[in-house]
Amino acid sequence: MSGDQLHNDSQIEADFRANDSHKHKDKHKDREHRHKEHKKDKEKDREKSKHSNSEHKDSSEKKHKDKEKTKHKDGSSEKHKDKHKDKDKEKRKEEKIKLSSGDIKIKKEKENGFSSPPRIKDEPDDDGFYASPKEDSKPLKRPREDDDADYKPKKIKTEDVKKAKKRKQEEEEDSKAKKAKNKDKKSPEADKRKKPKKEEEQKWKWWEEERYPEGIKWKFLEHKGPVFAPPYEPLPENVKFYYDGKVMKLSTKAEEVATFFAKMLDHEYTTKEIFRKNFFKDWRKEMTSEEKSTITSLSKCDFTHMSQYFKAQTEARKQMSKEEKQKIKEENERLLKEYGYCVMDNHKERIANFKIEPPGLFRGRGNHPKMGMLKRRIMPEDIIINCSKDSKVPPPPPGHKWKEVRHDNKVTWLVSWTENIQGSIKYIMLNPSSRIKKDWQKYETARRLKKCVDKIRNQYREDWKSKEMKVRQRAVALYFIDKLALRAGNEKEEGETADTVGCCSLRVEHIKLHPELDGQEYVVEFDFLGKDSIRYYNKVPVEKRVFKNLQLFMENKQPEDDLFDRLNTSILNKHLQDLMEGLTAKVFRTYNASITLQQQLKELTNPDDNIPAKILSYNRANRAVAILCNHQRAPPKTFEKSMMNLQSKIDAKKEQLADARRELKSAKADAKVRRDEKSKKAVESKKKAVQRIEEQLMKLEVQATDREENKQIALSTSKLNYLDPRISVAWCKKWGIPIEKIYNKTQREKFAWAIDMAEEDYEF
DNA sequence: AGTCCAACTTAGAATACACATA
DNA sequence: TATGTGTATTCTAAGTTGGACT
Repeated sequence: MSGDQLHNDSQIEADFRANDSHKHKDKHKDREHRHKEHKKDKEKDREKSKHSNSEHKDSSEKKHKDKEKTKHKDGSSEKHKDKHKDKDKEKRKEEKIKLSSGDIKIKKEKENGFSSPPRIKDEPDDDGFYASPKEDSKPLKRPREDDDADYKPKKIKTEDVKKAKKRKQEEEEDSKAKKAKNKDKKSPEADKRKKPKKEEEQKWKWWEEERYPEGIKWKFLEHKGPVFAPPYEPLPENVKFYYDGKVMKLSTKAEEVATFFAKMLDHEYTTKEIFRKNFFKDWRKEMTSEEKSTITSLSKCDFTHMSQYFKAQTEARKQMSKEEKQKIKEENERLLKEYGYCVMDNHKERIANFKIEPPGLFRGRGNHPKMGMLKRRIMPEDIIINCSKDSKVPPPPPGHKWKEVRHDNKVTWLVSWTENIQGSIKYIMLNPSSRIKKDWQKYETARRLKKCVDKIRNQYREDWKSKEMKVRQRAVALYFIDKLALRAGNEKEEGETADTVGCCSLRVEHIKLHPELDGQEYVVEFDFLGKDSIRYYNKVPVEKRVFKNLQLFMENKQPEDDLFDRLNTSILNKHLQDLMEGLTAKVFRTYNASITLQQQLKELTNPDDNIPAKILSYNRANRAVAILCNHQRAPPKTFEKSMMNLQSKIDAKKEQLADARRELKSAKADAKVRRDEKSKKAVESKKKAVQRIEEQLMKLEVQATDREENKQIALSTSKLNYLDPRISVAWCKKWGIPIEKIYNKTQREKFAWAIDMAEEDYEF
């Protein structure tokens, strides 16, 4: 039944061809516009359509969007609302602090040991990949010297095997596969395991440790606080800004904001009406009153001189001498060393983003109503520090104060602040390789879904026939999420963000129904903008019952009405929770991505292929997933050129091959005549040369194919977020592919747990 | 049930960097 | 030795989810 889970190959190709200019934002703009206009009348329309549409009246209107009306009518009401929000926030925060600090106290009394100053272990900064002892015995081709440096002493080996055993137990436990037979000896000694001494000399294997109780994220946390953006440096006197053709000296504040625009002058953004409007509005707020009265039109502003200055600056930076570059590098390293790490529960861990986002102009994706707005500078007074009570609290910069210091070990972030564009909270958190980011659990949940997915599929098929509209909609939506790996699709506040949708928020205008199309029956044509305003375009044959349901859902609705008017993500996820513990809409994406990779790897890997060809197969399997998840990218600007380069290389190689073949031929002829050892040898060596060149040519051609197929598909997102790394590790082990052909250094760090624990026979 | 929002994951673009090549 | 190109890293926007509150 899962045959239709994945588009078949030819279909994938077809979809993409149809999709060649992949971001048809313009086409959508028009539609979006209509959508907005119409929203106002939407209530009315829905009112009308509702009754005819549903078998089953319910008086409570689902989406009361009254809030919209009261909200952004003008600046004043918005302000008012904001104030309110702030107050509420403050109140809640206070309560929270009290609560959590109390919690900590209790905890501490219980777990005394953890509050003592931690023993810090330095993690080696080098290449994170090392061979685990288990791997040593495998045929896996071991790489070059740099990896050898990491080999562990023999002694640890035995120790590790034990650990691995324990870990396996835990893993089973984790996946809720509670098979009593295997469980008889859940080694008691393992539970109270102390920090092993050998930790000094190797990477910390957090995945072999016990997990914390629900909700507790850490017991000790110490860090140096954030690094702020460098202060603004006014432009040199000779760099001019012109207004209406005349030189104008700007105040520092106004000048700073002007430089943000000047730096983006070459970017398409600055040509967009909304961007310009938003920018100008915010810029004016930074101006002195004289400036304000002079500068009344953005089109009379001339930033070109400023822009040239910045270009010259970047050019100069490139031209810097080695020593100067080295100096900068060292300075960066110093910063990283000091602020780039924190101590969390006895371990030094890398922080992902320790630098505060500098001020600038907001660059929303797609058709974002707020693009061009000024992202203000973040000051220490905006910053909330989170660390443990018994740690050294980072001092604020001289003359400044933190907004707040809290000690909440129920969250993972170290620093937070509220951003001024959407009013959302930004965080400083740890690197993906850290313990706290265990995506391992995510894959275990997906594997649990594997066990019950058939049941769930049968269930939603049944639900297509339900008497209740809500249930039917839920079932059809779930079918899409499962079959097409769509995102859940939360409602979004209108006018605050780009108009994008996911499954639950699909509107009637986003699908077209074709009772018959290109010889297929019941085809649904999807065309909408998803996350990051990436277009999703797909024609999918569906089951008759789904088709009929869709027709029903669309009856008497306007294009801008919700397709699933009785459904939202919260309803859907609640239902999923009942079907399986921990199941949410996004688990389907993870599950389908990983299972697809595994399937495709099985199908595409040819045992007789050499390594480059096998890697091409891997990339193709990866690509199938990226297509399923609709991970697209803009074709690289240099794509055509680089393709041509590659092609000329191939041509050259072909010529070389022809030459080599000719030489071989004549050598053979020669040998036939002479029949001596020397000429025989010559033939042999020519043969080898031909072979070598053939191989090189093959490699180049494979590379060309790979690149061409990758033109507008981004593999990295699925690789990083959706594919159970153990599948890839197992595949590498099975076929003797060095892991670094598949994962770069960062990825190996992130997936260290999988590299360590997956065997060649791992099954997702 | 609906709203709001904190916290966390997922995402593509921009930029930095390393390495190959002329 | 500079330059160009491909890859890795950084950046930060934009999703999902769940819990508190109403």
